Amino acid sequence: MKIGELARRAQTQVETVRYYERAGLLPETTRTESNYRVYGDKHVRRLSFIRHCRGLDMSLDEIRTLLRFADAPDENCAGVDALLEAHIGHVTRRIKTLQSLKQQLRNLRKTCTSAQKTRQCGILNELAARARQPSTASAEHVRGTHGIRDNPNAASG
Amino acid sequence: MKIGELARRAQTQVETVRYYERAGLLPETTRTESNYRVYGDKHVRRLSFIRHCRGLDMSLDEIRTLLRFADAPDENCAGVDALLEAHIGHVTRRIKTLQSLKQQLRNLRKTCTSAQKTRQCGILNELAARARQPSTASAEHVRGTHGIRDNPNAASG
DNA sequence: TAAAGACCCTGTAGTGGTTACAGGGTCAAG
DNA sequence: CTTGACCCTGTAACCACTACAGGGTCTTTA
Repeated sequence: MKIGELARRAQTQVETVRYYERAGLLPETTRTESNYRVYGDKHVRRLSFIRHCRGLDMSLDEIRTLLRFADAPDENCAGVDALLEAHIGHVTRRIKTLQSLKQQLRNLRKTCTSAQKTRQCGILNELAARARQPSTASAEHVRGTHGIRDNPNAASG
Repeated sequence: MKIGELARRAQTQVETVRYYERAGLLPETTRTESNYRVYGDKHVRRLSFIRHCRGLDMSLDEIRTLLRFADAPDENCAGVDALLEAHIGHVTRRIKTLQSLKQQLRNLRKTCTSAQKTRQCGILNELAARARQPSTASAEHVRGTHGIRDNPNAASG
């Protein structure tokens, strides 16, 4: 099959497939005479595996490691377990941070009574006041909250 | 004061300050004869405000909006409240996704009994098997988990 | 007076994980 | 023989920075 079908079967964008090849997650394939990439079922499985792991918020680096284990079936799998444990740790810490953050935002919102001049807006005043104090949140390396665009393939199938 | 002092006072990197100027969050300042940026206390306040909002995981776009409200003290502040509500929504959704994700990872980890050949590794098998089914997680636009580097200024002060 | 070192400037490229687009080539159907 | 669907490479954009190259300025010390 060609790249388009692979992409469709694994709910991915064609450009993403090529990106994964460049990034060393998918192997460089054989090509047709006209230089088209040729894939088989094992590529569908591998790409689906990658997408599933991405859905679990693993980094490409983590996935690369998992794939190395999967590619060496006679290796010890303790590393797989360790990787997963570490990743669960990432997620747990992230959840904790976001929860405290949400509480801060809620408190902040309470200070806004209703439509009034921004001069008296409790939210802005609070934000400004807290900014003067030693850092409350921050420092904890945190990122995200804001989405990436939906995969245009994901829903429509 | 010059950019270095501003950065120190607001727990920021010098390059970040210049970046915020380019991004329109900090105004272009007056310069000394030798072309050095000159700042005052109001810049410290503004920059600290920005950093505090970033600590609450707001995007620069959201912060820009907040600053516009703060810069127009006679405007109605309902927009501030709406922005905050929306942002709390982002955070809430993100937490939910991460929690379901964590549960999936935990279940996955249970399937790994102990050190054995990866050929029999329950984790890898599970991941591969699930990848064949219609997407479980994914699709929900989610991002993050993996950290950004700590602010080198943040702790040491 | 000169040199060291701390600071400042601009401009550009890198990070991660894609997405998008320009500018071309290939192939099957009408 | 043209249309349109598909493929190719290469490069730039997104976000919020960070880092570095290659220079200029200012202060302190020998």
